[in-house]
Amino acid sequence: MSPKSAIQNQEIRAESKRKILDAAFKLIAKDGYESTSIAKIAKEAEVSKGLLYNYFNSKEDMVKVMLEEALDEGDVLISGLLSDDPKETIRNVFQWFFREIRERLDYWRLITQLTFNIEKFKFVQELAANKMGEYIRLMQSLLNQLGYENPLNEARIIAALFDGIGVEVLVLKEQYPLDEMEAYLIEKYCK
Amino acid sequence: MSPKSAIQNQEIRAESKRKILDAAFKLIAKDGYESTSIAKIAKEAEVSKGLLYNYFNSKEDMVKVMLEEALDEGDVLISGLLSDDPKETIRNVFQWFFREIRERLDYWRLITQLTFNIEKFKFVQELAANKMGEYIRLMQSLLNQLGYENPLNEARIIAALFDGIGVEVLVLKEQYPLDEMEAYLIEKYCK
Amino acid sequence: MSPKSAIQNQEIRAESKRKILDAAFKLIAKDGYESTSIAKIAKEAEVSKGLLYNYFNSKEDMVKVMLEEALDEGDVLISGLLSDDPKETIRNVFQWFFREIRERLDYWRLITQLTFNIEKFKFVQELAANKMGEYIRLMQSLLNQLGYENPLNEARIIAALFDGIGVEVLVLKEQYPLDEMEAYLIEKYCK
Amino acid sequence: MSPKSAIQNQEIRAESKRKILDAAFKLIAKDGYESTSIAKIAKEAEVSKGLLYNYFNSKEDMVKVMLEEALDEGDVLISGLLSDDPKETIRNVFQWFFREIRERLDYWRLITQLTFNIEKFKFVQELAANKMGEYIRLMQSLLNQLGYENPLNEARIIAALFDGIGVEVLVLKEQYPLDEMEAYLIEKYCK
DNA sequence: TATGAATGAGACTTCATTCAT
DNA sequence: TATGAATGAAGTCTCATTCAT
Repeated sequence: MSPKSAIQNQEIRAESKRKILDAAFKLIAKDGYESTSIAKIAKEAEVSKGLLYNYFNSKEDMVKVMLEEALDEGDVLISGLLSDDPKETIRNVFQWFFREIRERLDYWRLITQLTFNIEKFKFVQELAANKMGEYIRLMQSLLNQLGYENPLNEARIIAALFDGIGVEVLVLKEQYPLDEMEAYLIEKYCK
Repeated sequence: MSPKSAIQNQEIRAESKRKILDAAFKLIAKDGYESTSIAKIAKEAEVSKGLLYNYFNSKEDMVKVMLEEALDEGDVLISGLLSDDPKETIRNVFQWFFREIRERLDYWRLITQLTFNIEKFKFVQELAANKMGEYIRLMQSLLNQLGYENPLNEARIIAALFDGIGVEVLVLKEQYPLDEMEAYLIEKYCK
Repeated sequence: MSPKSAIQNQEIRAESKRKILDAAFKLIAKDGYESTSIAKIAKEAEVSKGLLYNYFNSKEDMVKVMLEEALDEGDVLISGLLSDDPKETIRNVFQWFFREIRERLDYWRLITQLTFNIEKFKFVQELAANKMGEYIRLMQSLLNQLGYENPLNEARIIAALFDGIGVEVLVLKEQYPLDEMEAYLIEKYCK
Repeated sequence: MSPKSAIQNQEIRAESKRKILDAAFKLIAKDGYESTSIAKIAKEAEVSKGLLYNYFNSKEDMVKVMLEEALDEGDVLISGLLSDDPKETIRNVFQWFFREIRERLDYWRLITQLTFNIEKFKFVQELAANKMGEYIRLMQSLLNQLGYENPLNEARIIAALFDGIGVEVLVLKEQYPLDEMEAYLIEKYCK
């Protein structure tokens, strides 16, 4: 009779887009960009291959959108971690980090993979580098307040620790003693 | 022409194989596994595509051999780093690590890429995990001798630091303050 | 809302059909049959893709209808060019031809393209051949009245001239000396 | 045992290339560029689709090579048509043209199609326009020697005649009275 | 041992067509 | 009557692999 309403269409589109982006995220986080074909994504999303091109101009475009969404979502506001007590703030940062690793390892893996491998997605590197700089400056200031002798290098160590623990969890998975390390690091830096 | 002797043939085989594996390493470390075609490897190695299949059953097989070799070669004997003085040994380990990062970043990148992305090469993860365990046990023993309260966790921290610095150097490249961090860590752990 | 009357519906249908056919003509004359997608035509016509299939069974069918219309419209009645004076009639024919070339080059290009390239639209060739035969017979009769020795072949020459000038204008566009040729030919045949 | 000799390979390559280009010529001349898929060309040439890309970078590239070859081959040297007697030269030109039309109508159709339709191959238009200019200048000079009042426009008429007869032969095929027109035109211009 | 022409599966992408609303 | 989300066949192109020599 009458065509679908604009709202109906909007909802349909939003849902399809979501299914596609979720499928892309899942598969690319697991297998990497090159190993994940459009066909696999469509199958995982339970739509036709053609439909992907209704929503994205290309595979690359689709992944960029997916990445941007993931980055936005993963972007915790530093302000939310701040406290009057520097030790408290450091504890918050550690706790935030370990929560991330536990709950969003897929996201972590995705970023790591795309950052390392694909020339096309090098913009992620830049964003990641900026974010890291921000955290390093925060930690430096906190460690300074706590009287560390070389707060900059100590902050760099903590940043490297985060990256390194991330990598090791990806390799060792459940075998990595996340709880123990969390407790140990908080004790070490916030005692 | 006279038939080549068995020894000559063996030498020829060894050299061709070497050229192929070197080319594969170079290109895959730079561009990644999926982006490196057999044709490119053959060209870089200055042999024909067909010859690759004379030495390896498949691209996957070739890369596995290349990886195994690379892992063997990268396998520094722990014994070579040992000293009577635990502080000296720790310094040796740190120096070895930073030398690795400086001189063989390609190797590092290669391992990281293949390990994270390609289901086919996940066996590297296991090898890497074993190796890491070995180093952690060594560090644990050394830190124990130096009177650290929790030498296991402290050793884990150093292992994560190594991984993390590796990742950050891959992202930041020359911008990463390698020299400064090396000096700082040696001072911190071996003073 | 009240149901539309039959007449209203008819008007609506006619208008939609017109918009679609006009858009198809415009785009296909400019870009060719294969390069003009249904989506583009729908967009140009400001209707939905689905609506096209309400009026036509297929892209091919739509183009056939469009072509038939275009041919009908381009079908100048010979009777309108006739005069008592054969020279006057020839002048009318020449002037009609050059007017066509100037004002409806798009139409010309469309026919040429579809006729030459697309197996599906070869039926136009037959129509064109019939039309050409008609004109040749007319010219033959006129040239006969003017005392030409071989009026049939001379008429054939004029027909070929028309086709040839059409081709050259398509290739050379504004560079072709249309005005000069028109004057020259009229002078030559109607002096 | 030993690999194929360089000469063998060269011959094999030349033959495959030839088969591909011939198939492309044949099909594109018949059906047009867009309607002729790589798959059809490969089938006609009796090779695999992949092989085409061993010899050409893209479909467009392949067609350009094919066109350039065809244009080279079709490029009759004007010098070969010249004679001391202008009438004799004109006769040679006419005879050359009708021989072309009789023997290489496919070539003619191909050029016409690509010239009209495909933005990608517009370079053919330019070449064709240049060639035509050359012939027009030649005819102009000859007609001038024969005392024609307006030799330039008369030469333009002959050029258009050639194009027009070409088009009509494409449409009417065997029905077109080629022999009669050839005799008539030679009689008309060279009597 | 060594070559490279040839293959064919599968990648990304386009687009005519269908159908629920 | 009208919409546009969805489909799937077909298009161009890439590349690991085979095989005659």
